[in-house]
Amino acid sequence: MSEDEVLLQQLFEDDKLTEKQKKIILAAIESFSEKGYAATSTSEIAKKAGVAEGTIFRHYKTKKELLVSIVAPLMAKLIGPFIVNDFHKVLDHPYEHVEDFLRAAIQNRSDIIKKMLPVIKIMMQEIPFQPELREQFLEQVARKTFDRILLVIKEYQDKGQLIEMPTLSAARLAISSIFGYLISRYIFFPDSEWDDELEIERTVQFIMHGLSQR
Amino acid sequence: MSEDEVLLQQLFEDDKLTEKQKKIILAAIESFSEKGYAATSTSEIAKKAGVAEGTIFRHYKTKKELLVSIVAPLMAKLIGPFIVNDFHKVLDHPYEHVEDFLRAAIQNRSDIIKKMLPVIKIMMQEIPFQPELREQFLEQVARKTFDRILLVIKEYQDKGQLIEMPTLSAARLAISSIFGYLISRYIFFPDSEWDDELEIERTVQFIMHGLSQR
Amino acid sequence: MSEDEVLLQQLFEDDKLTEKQKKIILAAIESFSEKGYAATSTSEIAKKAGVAEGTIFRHYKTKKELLVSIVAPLMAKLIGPFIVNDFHKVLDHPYEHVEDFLRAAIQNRSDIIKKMLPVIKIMMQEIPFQPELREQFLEQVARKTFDRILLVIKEYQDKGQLIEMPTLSAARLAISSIFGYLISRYIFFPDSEWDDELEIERTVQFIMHGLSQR
Amino acid sequence: MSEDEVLLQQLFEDDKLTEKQKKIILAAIESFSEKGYAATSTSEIAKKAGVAEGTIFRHYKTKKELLVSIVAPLMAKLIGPFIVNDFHKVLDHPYEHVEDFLRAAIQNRSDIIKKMLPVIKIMMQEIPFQPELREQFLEQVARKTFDRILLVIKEYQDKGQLIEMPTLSAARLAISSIFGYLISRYIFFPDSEWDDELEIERTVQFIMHGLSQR
DNA sequence: AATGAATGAGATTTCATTCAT
DNA sequence: TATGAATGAAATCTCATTCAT
Repeated sequence: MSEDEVLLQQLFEDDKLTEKQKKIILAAIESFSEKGYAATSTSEIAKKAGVAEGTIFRHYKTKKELLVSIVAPLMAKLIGPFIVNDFHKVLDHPYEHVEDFLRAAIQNRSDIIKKMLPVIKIMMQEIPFQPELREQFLEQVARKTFDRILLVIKEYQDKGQLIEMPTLSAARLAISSIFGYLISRYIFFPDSEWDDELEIERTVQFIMHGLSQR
Repeated sequence: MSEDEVLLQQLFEDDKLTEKQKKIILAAIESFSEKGYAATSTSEIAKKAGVAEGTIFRHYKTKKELLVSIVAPLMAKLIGPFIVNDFHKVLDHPYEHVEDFLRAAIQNRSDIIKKMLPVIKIMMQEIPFQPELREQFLEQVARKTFDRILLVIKEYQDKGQLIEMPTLSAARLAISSIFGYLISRYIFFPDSEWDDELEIERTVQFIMHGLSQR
Repeated sequence: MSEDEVLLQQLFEDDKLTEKQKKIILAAIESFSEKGYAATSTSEIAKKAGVAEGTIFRHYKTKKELLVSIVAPLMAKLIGPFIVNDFHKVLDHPYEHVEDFLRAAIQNRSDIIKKMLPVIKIMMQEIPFQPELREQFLEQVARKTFDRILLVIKEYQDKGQLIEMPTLSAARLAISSIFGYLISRYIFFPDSEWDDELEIERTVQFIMHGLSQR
Repeated sequence: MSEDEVLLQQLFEDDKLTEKQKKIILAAIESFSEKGYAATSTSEIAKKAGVAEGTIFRHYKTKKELLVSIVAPLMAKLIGPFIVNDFHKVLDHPYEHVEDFLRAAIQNRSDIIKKMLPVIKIMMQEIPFQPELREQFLEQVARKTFDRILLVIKEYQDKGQLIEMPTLSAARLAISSIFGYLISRYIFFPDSEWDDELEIERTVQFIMHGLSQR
């Protein structure tokens, strides 16, 4: 199974896609992430996918629907692991220490980001301009994730492992550090040599010291 | 002097702009930041500026030239304070402690971001797609800024105020925290109530503890 | 038997239509009469008929063939009663007086129009644009009907019941009045309260006085 | 001044039209009336007008707006003469007898129809399908005209010149006859030899006898 | 017979840019 | 300098029709 097919499988698990539909989606992802949604023409996508232009519109009523159909399932994937893995483990106490939780969280996100990079780029680019996406993102991803992050931080604050500070501020600082790593790693300098384990450890330690009881 | 005029003055200090040109630029900034460069039509800008379509092309040969003429001066402004104020002060030792430097750096950036927010949005959106802008950004902003940040970190590491760690990693962690604050403050939740001084202090302390000698 | 089935039976007496074909025809009649032939898409008809797009083209080679297959049988129906009932009766003298003939004629037409209203709308709309239909209409409907009307008028003129005037002019005036009633009744104001018998009588009397010997 | 220019002048009296706009309108009228609105493509209009396709959309935001801009002024023209000439004359009593009024009314409409024939065809074709036009027609043309016709009939009924009968029915019968003549004359058989004066007189007499006191 | 994915020609519409005034 | 009509290339989208299943 090719790398592209893995991506498709991950994003569109259950959906039955025709061969042409798959080609359209892959072509769209490539073009959207390279040139941006607005600057990509449907004729270009059709050509890249080796498909007639009309075929695109048989499957997606509008160009925007194509965009949404690509980005929306990503959002589900992004919260998935949080809900399924991380938090349950935290609340069921398999992570005695914050550090363990942090390491797992970063690692988890890291895997997805690596695979979905182009789609994530599209999502980040288009969220400010597509109200439909923004709303989905805020309601499904941001709120759910954030709520749980706050819970987890509270949990560790109660255990005395984290400094007393408004949970919102603590969350902001921790999340910034994590995303700072991921963005540097996969978006700004994907081509540098990275000792991932070490950098993750540094990030974890940074957060730990920054937020721990002094 | 209206807020818009302040923006123009800050961005186009010495340039002599006709009245129409000012209106065009303000209209373009508004539309570009709301809908994106590619999704904004010149006719829309003309209408918003109260100007004939042709007039835009009298001043800017192409639509892209208009974009560049807006974003390029921002870049100059962004490095300006670094070079002129912060670093000189550091190298001339007016900031004895890292914290003082950090506070000043955040404050400085904060002021500019507040004023230039729409233009910054445009810049961030378009850098990935406009090679011209990307190059300018990397060479003029990123490199220069980064070089100096590294210098400063080294300086404080040598003073023993900062933990031993590759300067690049330290820089990444510090910068992430600062940008995390700025982005949360001005982009994600501009409408929340913010106690700026307190949050800046928290961010500074977070970085300090995260990076200080243990 | 539903109203739709009555319509189909009347239009396609002997033809054997499959279930799908019936649905297609009813859907086409509805859409064509509501939005016009050119503005109706085959996909829309297919959806309304609950049928695959391809199925339409299995039964009708082209969209126009579908139109013709609907309108053509109507034309046969329209001349039918004229030939079969009215005129024979006139020529066989069961209608001693013009008035009786007129009453019967209007009543006859009235029934058909009521049932076939949507198809008649389609016919009237498309005759100007479809040479095929126009020719059929002129040769089969208009000429035959008109010839017989002229005969009948001549008959009553000879009896001295109608004023001397070119039969063509007399025909025009009588036909205008009849169609004026039918159009008002069924197309312009179908929703008003109509005392049909009274209005038909008024129309008959109007024609009688207008055309009778003075 | 060519015949076309007369048409334009009559329809668009005060509007300032560019040369290209005039060509577009004339081409549109020709095509719409020949093939119908829906079956006419804008590219066809552009070609016939000797204009770039974009030019059409510079002046009319949509194809439908072009249609409306052609048909709407016709409606004004159609009621114009009624209001300005006929009725005032009736109510100011220059027409002592119904016949004189009828003759004038037919004559008046006749002139306009002759000139505006293609536009009238378009109007009649599209009124059933364009709610915008239908509404305009009903509110501006039908209602105003009808109200005044009713007034006039009442006036002559009161004078004892017309039979007692619901004014609505009387109106229907009279109008049918008039339109029957106009439609026969200009739409069905424009190419036959017509002795207009005689046929108008016949129509008038027909209505008179049909509706007069017996 | 029936389906519905696929097509490609063409329809409507948009838009950056030009140019005569 | 400013205008805005005009352009034509290209963008999005529609649709009648075909064809493999």
